[in-house]
Parts: sequence; structure tokens; C-alpha cells
Amino acid sequence: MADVTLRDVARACGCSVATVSRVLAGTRPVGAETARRVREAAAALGYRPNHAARALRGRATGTVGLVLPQITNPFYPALVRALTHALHAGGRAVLLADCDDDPAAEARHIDDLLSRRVDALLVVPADERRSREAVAAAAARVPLVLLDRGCGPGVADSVAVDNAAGMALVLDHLAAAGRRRVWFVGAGGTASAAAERRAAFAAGALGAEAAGRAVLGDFSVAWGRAAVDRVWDERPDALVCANDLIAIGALQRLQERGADVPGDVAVTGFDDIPMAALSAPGVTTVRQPVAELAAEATRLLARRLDGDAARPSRTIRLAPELVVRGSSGPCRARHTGADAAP
Amino acid sequence: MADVTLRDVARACGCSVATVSRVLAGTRPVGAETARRVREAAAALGYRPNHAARALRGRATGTVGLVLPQITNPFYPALVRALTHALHAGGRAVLLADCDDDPAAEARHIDDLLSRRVDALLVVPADERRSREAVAAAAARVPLVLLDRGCGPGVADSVAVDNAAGMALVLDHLAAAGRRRVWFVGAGGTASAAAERRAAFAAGALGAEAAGRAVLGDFSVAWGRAAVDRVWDERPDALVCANDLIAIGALQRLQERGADVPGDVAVTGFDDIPMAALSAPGVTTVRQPVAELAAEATRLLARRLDGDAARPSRTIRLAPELVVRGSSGPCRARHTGADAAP
DNA sequence: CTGAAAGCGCTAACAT
DNA sequence: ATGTTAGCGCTTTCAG
Repeated sequence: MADVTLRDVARACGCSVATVSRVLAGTRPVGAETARRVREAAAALGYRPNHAARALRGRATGTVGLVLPQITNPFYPALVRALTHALHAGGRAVLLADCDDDPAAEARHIDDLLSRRVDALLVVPADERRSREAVAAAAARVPLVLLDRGCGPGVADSVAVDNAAGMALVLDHLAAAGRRRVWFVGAGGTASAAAERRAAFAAGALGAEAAGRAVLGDFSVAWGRAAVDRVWDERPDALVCANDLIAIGALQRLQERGADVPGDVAVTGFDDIPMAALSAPGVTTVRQPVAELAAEATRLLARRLDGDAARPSRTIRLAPELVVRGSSGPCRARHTGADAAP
Repeated sequence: MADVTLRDVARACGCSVATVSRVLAGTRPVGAETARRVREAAAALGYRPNHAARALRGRATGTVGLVLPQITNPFYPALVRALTHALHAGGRAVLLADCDDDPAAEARHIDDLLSRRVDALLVVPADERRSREAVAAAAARVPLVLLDRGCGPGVADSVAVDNAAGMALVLDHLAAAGRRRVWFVGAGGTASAAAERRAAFAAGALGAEAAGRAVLGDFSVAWGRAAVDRVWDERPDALVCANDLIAIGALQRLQERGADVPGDVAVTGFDDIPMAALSAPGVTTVRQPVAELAAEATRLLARRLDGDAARPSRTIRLAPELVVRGSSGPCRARHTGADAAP
């Protein structure tokens, strides 16, 4: 069961290691007959190239690092799936690291991945500001693409959903449905998705004073629940949540307090995680184009990998899609209060 | 920005590469003063060991392959998180592969990971039977631990939840609550979790004819919904589902058809995915001990890696925990029919 | 078109 | 305690 090397194959088919290497890598023209013999011998012996040796000799490891802030955030599994499939299709392997939303852990992981000589890095930064240093340093050494969240301007190539456009879709939808007391339930902090979504709400909010109708917490179900208690007395007729987890928490708590959703209050989310379709009513949300996100990210990587590395960084924003579900259905007569009968 | 090698460090501090290597790897005693100088120079130059070279020279890559059937199954993110954290803590990196439930893709990924010289493999096999060949072949080459699902007896070390014990917990709970017309909504196929759970239901079902009260589909929300329509006319007072996704689908469909859960019908799941806590009512389920699963798996790996590789394979079964939520609350008077008033 | 040979960066004998 | 040296398996000049 000892490993079969190029030398073994060369010996078996009576030619040199160089020839075998050339046949198997397809680097240079080789005699047709020789090539056949080599391939046969390699197959017979069960030859498997040693990636470590290849990596040492050449420059590439055929490996890409994927750094996530929190794999348990239900938005990421679909993204991971799309990315790994795209990368595997290109013959690369994926080294995965999860940071638990901790920029220090993120920096350590990036460091470790670099010392493992990944050909490139895909990073969903934990924090727009505090991730910047490690990301910028890494981007100077290998092609690096930021995904889903940014990290300051010009740091690296980046591909993300257009958060502003997504919020605009939501606000238009609610306005068209006659919702007037719209509150934003957002996330604080400096993760770029959080910041962009709350800025977009403020910018797009209906009327001047509406921009002030915002409460901030984090991207969690628990915060969604708490936020309902915070805004309850304001009698909102719509809660625009910064992601689906918040929306699901808000929906639950509203129902516990006896509000009719969507009759009294509409609720919207962002991301379109699987759970969003499964609550009752389903959560109206903004779908992130996960497949396109992954495709664009791998395209950017490929461009860096076999193009000039020095090109200025490029930012790609993908258009999101509004997914209308029950949670933003028709509202009933206004000013009836949350606990009134229909 | 060129890479700093051992030679550079050696030159900078006036000693040999061997000494530097010894200091940095801590393999052999080195003079305290020299060691200090070496470490200083390494830090000053920003030396980073080249894992490819290390892997080529020694035998280990410090890398473990993790092969999953479907990362988008909401049970896995928590498992991936626990595993990657445990492995990173041990200085290893994790190569991730997702198979889309396809044993052929699984075999290809295992093959690729082996040729990348992973030190070990963690595999959640896609199928008990059709994964066996690739898994057995891989287990002959590197330490391999099966997770969450088995792959036939004696193929490799394995750690999983005790599915039979979990089902027993559920059945006891329902019996104690007075449920008598209990149906099993399971998954067909040969994935071992599916097979074990349906066998456990049949074995533990209350009464002889109860064992026949089972319908089989797959591990999905859609199947849970469809299953309700299949068993509706039997007027079950409890649906024991083979996992939480099925349970959530069943719960939804029951409510759509006007059944009261848990008044008319109790619903239970398995796994305790995040969603299970978020439906209304919450889904009573069997919690998989994810942290322990990951801990045991890494312990088994460690044992193989620095122990004798030839030891007979060992199977570890972890006790699950029943999590009681609203979906299995008190039932009301029996034989009233699903649409009767309280 | 093919072979011989020089390393990639590192570790582990083997010397000193 | 430290230095010297021989490769790990592969790709890639450089000769032939």
C-alpha cells in the first residue's frame, strides 16, 4: 500500500520520470505511443500525484481558503455549497475556517491558511473595520475575494448583494401596500451588511421622520423578539428587519402578543434563508443570489490567478430579488390598533 | 514580499538551517541563547514555515478531510463548527467536501483528498451501502472516522448518536402522554440514520400492529407535508418523524388542514436543528449531542494518528436527549376527530 | 521528442 | 549543542 511515485511508473514503462511527468501533466508534446504506455502503467500501478511535492516544486497548491464568520448562520451553508462545488469543478480543494465572529480568530486563520500556501482566499469578513488589517495583508500576498460583506474601499476584490437595492425593493413593496408606520429592526456594529442595510433604510424611508424609526441589536432571533417589545407602543404597521433571523423572532413575538401578521403588522427579512419559507406566515424577504455570488467570486479569483495580480481591485454588486410571502400580505383598516377585531 | 525560508533565517542569525529548524520545531535541545537569536530573527523576517515542504519531507500534512453528504442539511453546520474548532485547536486544517448526497461524488472527493495526503478523514457517508467501497478503501490508507451515520460493520471507527435510544425516548414520552395512534413518518433508503430510526420505531412501537404504522419518504420538509395527506384518514394522534425537517413539514400541513397541534396530533422530530425551536408550537425532538460527537470523533482520530493504526475498529454510540416542546403537549379528549371543537 | 539533473523548503540522520 | 548532508516527489531547464 506504499505510495506509487513517478519513478515507479517510469520504471514500469521504461522511460524517464521527466517523460512521465510530461504525459501526466500534459505540459509538452510527447510521442503518442510513449504516452499510451505511460498512461497504462500509471493506471495499472494506481499512481496518484503527490500534491505536496507538486506544491513545493511549482508555485500552486491547488487549494483555496474559505474563511467564514459563523458557519452556523443559516445563510452560509448554501453559499459554502455553491463555492465548494465551483472550486472543486476547477480542480481545487477548499480549506475551511470558521471564526466565531471574532476578528482575532479570523486573523489567525488567515495567517495559517497563508502559511499553508493557499492559492487564494475567499473571505466573508467578520467586521468591516477590525478585519481590515488582516485582510489587506493577506490580499497583498495572494488573490483574495471578499464575499457578502465588504472591508473598506479598495482593500480587495469584492462581490456582494446590493443591500441598498434590496432595502429599496422592500420599502417600495410596503409603501405600495399602504404601510405608513414602518420601523427598521436592524443590527448595530460595523459588519458591512448591517451598516449598509440600515443606511439604505434611512435613505429610502418614507418621509423625513421615518428615517428615525429604527432600533438596533444584532442578527439574531432573540433580538427580533426583544425589538418587538421595544417598538410595540409605537404601533408600527410594518417591521423591516435587517435579516431573516430577526424577522422570524419579531414574527413570533408579535403573534405571542396577539398581533395579526400581516393584518396589523407586516414583517420583512433579508437573505431568504430556508427558515424564512417555513414560518407561518412565510417571511417576505430579499433573496440573495447565492449561485451568482459564488460564480462571480470564482470568476474574480480565476482572473487574478491567471491574470495580472496587480490590477486595481473591483467591486461587484449583484441585484437581489424580492420574495413576497404571507408576512407582508394585505393590511386591514389602519389605526385600529394591534388588538382590534377585523 | 518573497517568501522567507529557513535559510534566510539561518543567514540572518548566523547559524545553520538545521539549528533553526530544531528551534522552531522544538525537536531537539538547543542552546538557550541561540534559540533566542533564532526566534528573534524569524520574527523580524516574518518567517512562515512552508507546509508543503514539511509535508513532502515528513509524512504528515497537518490536514484532515471532512466529507459531508449535504452541507445544506441544517444539522451539519453545528457539527462542522464543532469539528473545525477541535481540529484547528490541534493545529490541523480542514479540507471540506460536499457530495450532494451522491455516493459517486463522495468517492471522487475521498480520492482527491487522499491524493492531497490528508492525515485523516472524517466522513458522514451518503449511503450505508453505496458509500462502503470508497470508505473501506480510504480507511485502509489513512485513519478514518465515520460520523453520524454508519457504513456497515467493521469498516472503520465510527461515532454516532444512539438512534434506537432516541426513538425509545420519543415513544415513551408519547405513551406517557396517552397517545395511542402513533404513526412513523420516516425516510426510506439505506442511509444508516434512516434505517436505524425506522427499525427502532418498529421495535419500540406500542403494540404489534403499531409497527406497521409507518410511511416512508425522504428527509425533507416536502415529504413531511405529503406524509400528512397520506396518513390523514387514519386519524393518528401522534406523528413520530425521522428528523426535524419532516416534522416541520408535517406540522405545517396539519395546521393547514385545521388540526390542532398538539391537541389533536402530537408531532416529534429528531436532531434538534435550530428551526425546531422556532416553529409554533416548537417541535419536540431528540437532540444530537453535537459537541460530544465532535469531541469523540477527534479523540478517535488522535488515537489512530499517534497510536497503532491496526487496532480493530471501534463504534461509539452517544446517548441523545429528549427536548420537549409544544408540539407534543397535552392531548385533548380522544376520538373527537381532528376538526372537532375543544 | 526524450533523458539527465537541479533543486523547491524542510527534517533527520550522521558527523563534529 | 551545532553543522553538514541527503533526500521527500515533482517540474523544468538544459542537453542530446
